[in-house]
Amino acid sequence: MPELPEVETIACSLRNPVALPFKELGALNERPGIVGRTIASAMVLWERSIAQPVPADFCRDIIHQEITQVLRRGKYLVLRLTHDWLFIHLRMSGDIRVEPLASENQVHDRVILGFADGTRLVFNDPRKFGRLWLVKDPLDVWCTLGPEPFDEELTAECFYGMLQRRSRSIKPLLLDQSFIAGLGNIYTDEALFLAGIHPLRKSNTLGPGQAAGLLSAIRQVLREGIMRNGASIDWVYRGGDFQNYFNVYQRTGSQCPRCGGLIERSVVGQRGTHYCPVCQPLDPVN
DNA sequence: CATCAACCCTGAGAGC
DNA sequence: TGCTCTCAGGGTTGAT
Repeated sequence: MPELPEVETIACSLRNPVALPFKELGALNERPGIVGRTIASAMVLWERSIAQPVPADFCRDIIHQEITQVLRRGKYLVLRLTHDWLFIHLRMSGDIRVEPLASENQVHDRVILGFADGTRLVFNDPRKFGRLWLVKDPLDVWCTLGPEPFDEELTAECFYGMLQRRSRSIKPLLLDQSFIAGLGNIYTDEALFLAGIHPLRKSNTLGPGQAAGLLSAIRQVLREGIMRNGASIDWVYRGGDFQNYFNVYQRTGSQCPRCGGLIERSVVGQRGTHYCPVCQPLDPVN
């Protein structure tokens, strides 16, 4: 399920190759850059994949626009067009293909944008949770999002203040995209493990040092995820191998790499949650 | 404001 | 083998 590192990986692959930051391209070569291509046709195979505007208007308005920039904001893939902005949220199972225009449709293809140069971009989404928005103003979509984890203005002091102002369990808070953008279940569990913080810990009981440690842990797991081109844990997302480096996520019953105890699983905020009860105590003894 | 349940979906995996 | 059942997962919405 694409979180920040997975979306960043896809965004990199959709930019022109010069923007690729990593030497090991692998599957990324199958998704050449799309910056500079002009949309010549649009086909919606599953109407509910289009969040805004209605599909007919979406198809009419997006045609003839050039893709001028590929960005990422939180878990959104952002395509800047000549006049509008195209936001793509992959949710659970979405993926993007770039291929020759004459390619055969595949099962679960939902939206197809044909380019004037004879290629096409395909939005494929088995579970149909993903959405596309075509908007005039990017703020329409991302104004509700919290800060980017790598934003330099997000200092440890700032993050501590954000945690102090809330009194929620830390895990659901980190998953809340209006609090901080880009974290999903995998990277939240991994970050809390690195920081040694229990998922149910109330945010406003964390000290300044713990806040700084948590922010640093968040950045570390995200950076490692990006370096490994994301995690391929669902059968849909391909290319990354961060799933081989999880400390706790989906490792219930395995040994904690730090203390050797057993990783436990519980449900927190309707989400499967993996943690080490020894390294992540709810009530620190200190 | 915080918490919780339901909803949207499919396919993988378990159980029979 | 093949059927049915359960479940995961992000984000939104509505109820408490």
